[in-house]
Formats: sequence, structure tokens, C-alpha cells
Amino acid sequence: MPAPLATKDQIIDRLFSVFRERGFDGASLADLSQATGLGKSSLYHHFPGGKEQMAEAVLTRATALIDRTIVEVARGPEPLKTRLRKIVVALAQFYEGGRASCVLGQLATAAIGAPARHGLRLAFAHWIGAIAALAGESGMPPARARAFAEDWVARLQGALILQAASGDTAPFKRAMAALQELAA
Amino acid sequence: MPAPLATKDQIIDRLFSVFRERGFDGASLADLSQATGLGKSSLYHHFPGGKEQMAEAVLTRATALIDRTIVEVARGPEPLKTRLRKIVVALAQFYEGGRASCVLGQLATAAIGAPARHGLRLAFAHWIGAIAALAGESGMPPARARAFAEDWVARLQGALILQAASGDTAPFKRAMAALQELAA
DNA sequence: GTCTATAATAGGATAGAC
DNA sequence: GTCTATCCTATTATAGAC
Repeated sequence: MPAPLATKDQIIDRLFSVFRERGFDGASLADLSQATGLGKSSLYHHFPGGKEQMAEAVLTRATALIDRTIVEVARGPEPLKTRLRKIVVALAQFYEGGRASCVLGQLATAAIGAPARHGLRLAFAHWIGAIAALAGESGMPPARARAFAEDWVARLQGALILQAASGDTAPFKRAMAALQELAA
Repeated sequence: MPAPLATKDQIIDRLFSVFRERGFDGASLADLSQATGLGKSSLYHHFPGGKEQMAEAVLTRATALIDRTIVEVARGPEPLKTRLRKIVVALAQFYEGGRASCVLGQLATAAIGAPARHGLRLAFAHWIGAIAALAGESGMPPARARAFAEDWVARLQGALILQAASGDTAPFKRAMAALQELAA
């Protein structure tokens, strides 16, 4: 029994949680209805396109979240080390120390339409771009910085999968440490 | 329209493909029936436990596949460099150069029961164990070799996710190269 | 904007003939 | 072992009142 909600962003946040935990096919309208506290018809009022459009909104929100907690922090005026620490703290909190899954990973392999796929691409692109900028600051040439960023995001996604499979959060923690080592 | 099949292993191989491509929730009995060429009732004859038991069988087969193409090769008598190359070739073929997804990753975040979860753990454990042994041979102390193996498998899983999201196979290719560099 | 009610269909699973 | 036929529930989606 979730508390009643007000804004559309709050609705999307609840949808976010359901898609993150259960994936696209695993998230039923009943789940989404219960999580938001809205009846199915109300959900269709906000998202006439159904689940697909809800996933799209969630992915747009994911990009906004990445922009706020990673991209903007990465561009901030503080020393590299400080910015890296802030990002690591935010990620560790967001992924609950590596125990939570990632909505991007969950939706990446789902059978979603072109608009949602575009949102997915964009989210990863922003994320990887920010990490690449940080890697560049640490002294890597551009191409290597970009490869580092892609590989690091991949490693993080895989660490969440390994945790889901085995319960081990060590790979996630080491991935966080590896990012911080950009400032070493 | 799949060709008719004979052995149980062949049936499981078809199920494997469906779970790999669509995930657990995305794979319907209709999909599984069509892929195997068996009616739903015939599938239930082989797997009285339904989808859950089919996934279990697929995961057991995944472990067998890992044992044959990774674990046994890793323990072989050839030079380290040769064994690494063989494993990389097998993985590149199996994952279609990074364009295919991994059934382990697909099932890791699904709501599957305890027996299937156990199969999943086992598959990853065998895989990671073999990579850790190779890393140990390359000169890493045991703890570091194990961390390398976990991180490398995570990186590979994440590379497949990034590919699914963006279409880019570069992270997968770099992961393959990184494994081969154990012999450098 | 939200609800109750209701389609309409797909999904997982079973019965029983062959 | 496989099939056809069937069941029941969950699922997506819509209609129409408030």
C-alpha cells in the first residue's frame, strides 16, 4: 500500500522501481498500478501508449538522473578526486552497495520499441561521456579515455549481474574503487 | 518452422536459444513450443515443472557447455597462450562476436526459484574458477587472480548489455583482448 | 484525473485420445 | 511421446461514470 502521490515525476519514480526490480516483461500492469497507487485506467490516462510509454518515461528520467548525479558533478569546479568520490558515493547509494539492479541493464535486452531504445542509448551515452571526460582529465588520451569509460560502465553492469546471480557485492565494490583510482 | 528433433539435449538447446534471446519472462510457452517443434503438452511431458524446470535444464546445460569449452581447455596441456586463444575463439563464436546475449545474464535478474538459482550460481562459479586458474598461471597471486576472474566475467556480461543497448561490440572485443593479454 | 466494470487475449498448465 | 482440445488465470487495454 504505497502512499498517495502527486506529481508525474513521483509516478515515474515508482514505475522506475518496478521496471528496475522486475524488468520489462516481468513488470505487469497490476504491479505498476499497485506501486503507483493508481488504477490501471489512471495509468493509461498518463501513458496512453501503455507499458512501452511508461518504460520510455522511465528511461528519460534515468537520463535526467545520470545528468544530475554524474554528468554535472563531473563538470563541477572541485578537484578531480572530490568529484570522483561524490560520483562513487552517489552510485553506491543508488545501487544499494551493489545489491540493486540497474534499470538500463534490465531494459537493454527487453523487446522494447524504437523510442524506448533511443532513450536507453541516450542514457548510456551520457553516462559513458561523463566517465570518459573524467578519465581524460586523469591524463588518458581521448580514445583511451573513451574505451576506459565504456569498459568501466560494462564492468559495473556486469557486477550487478554477478551480484544478482551469486549475491557477491565484491565486483561492484572493486568497480567503485577502480573509478576512484582515476585520481591516484 | 524448426526441423524435427530427436534427443533431449537437442530440445534443451532450442530452449536455450529462446531463453537467451527473450529472457525468462519474455519466453512464452508458445515461443518454446515453436522453437522445439513440440506441442505444449509434449514439453510438459519432458519438463513437468513447466518453464521453471526448462530454465533449470538450460542452466545445467550452460554449465556443461562452460565446462567443455572453458574449464577443460583451461586445464589442458598446451601453452597458456594457446589455451587462452582457444577460449577466446570459442567465446567470440558463442556470443557471435558480442552481438548475442548471455543466457546467464538474462536469467540472473529473473524471478526464478531456488533450483534454477543454484544452477545459475554453479555456471558462474565454474566459469570464474577457470579464468582464475588461468590468471594464477599468468603470475597473479590467488586472491588477485580470483578478483581478476570475477571482474573479467562481469566486464564480459556488461559488454553484452552495452551491445544490446547501443549496438557497439567494441567493449566485447576489448574484453576478449584483455583475456588474451594474460599470456603477454 | 481517478474510479469500477468489462472486454479481449495471451499465458501457463492439464486431460485424455492416439 | 506426441497430439488436440480445454481450462483457468493473469494480462493488456478500453468504456464510461464520477
